[in-house]
Amino acid sequence: MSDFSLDNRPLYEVKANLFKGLAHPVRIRTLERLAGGGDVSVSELLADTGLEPSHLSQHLSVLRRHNLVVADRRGSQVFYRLAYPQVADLLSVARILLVEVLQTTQRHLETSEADVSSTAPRS
Amino acid sequence: MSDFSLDNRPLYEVKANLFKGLAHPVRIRTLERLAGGGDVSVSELLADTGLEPSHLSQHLSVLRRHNLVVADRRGSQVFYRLAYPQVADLLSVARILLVEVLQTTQRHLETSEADVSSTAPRS
DNA sequence: TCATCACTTAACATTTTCATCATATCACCG
DNA sequence: CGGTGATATGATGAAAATGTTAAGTGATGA
Repeated sequence: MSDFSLDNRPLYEVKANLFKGLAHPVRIRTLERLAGGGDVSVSELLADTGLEPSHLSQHLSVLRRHNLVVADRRGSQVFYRLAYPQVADLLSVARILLVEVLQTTQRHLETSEADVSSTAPRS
Repeated sequence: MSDFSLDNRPLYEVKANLFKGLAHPVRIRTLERLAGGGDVSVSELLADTGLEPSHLSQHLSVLRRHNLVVADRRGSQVFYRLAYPQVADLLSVARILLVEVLQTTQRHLETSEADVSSTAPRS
């Protein structure tokens, strides 16, 4: 409860905390599913991912604590959605960066391989 | 070395990994300083933050491993800069989201306070 | 060459996450 | 009510990240 005051703290701490909330594959998967739009029930998320209910539930709890998603119960099911559309923006900007990184890394790999095959690199 | 292949892994894992690289106040501070543009020497970063050299250096190492920054040595000093301008984009989109979250949380707090003062919420 | 400044890496104890399993809650149906 | 499906919470051990201190490398300049 002390790590989520969001206020009275330097912005860089709050921001680091936000990224901490995003720093897990299950949570990214979940957010990306929710970024598709509309509400998604826990059942659907479970079916999609094949995770153990309690495992997913704990990650959903993390996402809630970070104010990234909101949930509402309808009957016996619970539906989740993004708390803010900006969450989807963040994910897509991350993807753009990642594509760039991957492409560059790819190029570097190719270059290294070339250097390996011909030990004396020409030009 | 196994956690940074960047390739041959589902995108959501790579993405989660990216966020992990951002998930620390010192690293956010550093990136934000570098996002200002230009190269910044470790000395300057140390002066700005007042951190222990080894502490900062370890975080710089994390940022390098995540391909978020690049360093080059000039004489006895080492200069860092963002590896991609998109890193700055990511930070600024995060800020936008955060402002939204903070504003909303603020509103909720005010509402709660009002509810406290009058125990029976009207409407 | 060796002393020093600038920075990095290594080693290790501490703290924080994570995964797993057991238990609890909540809503509905019989 | 009691049972069952859907989800959440709690507890525990393992794994990973963090902070600290010490030792290492690389360039510079006496």
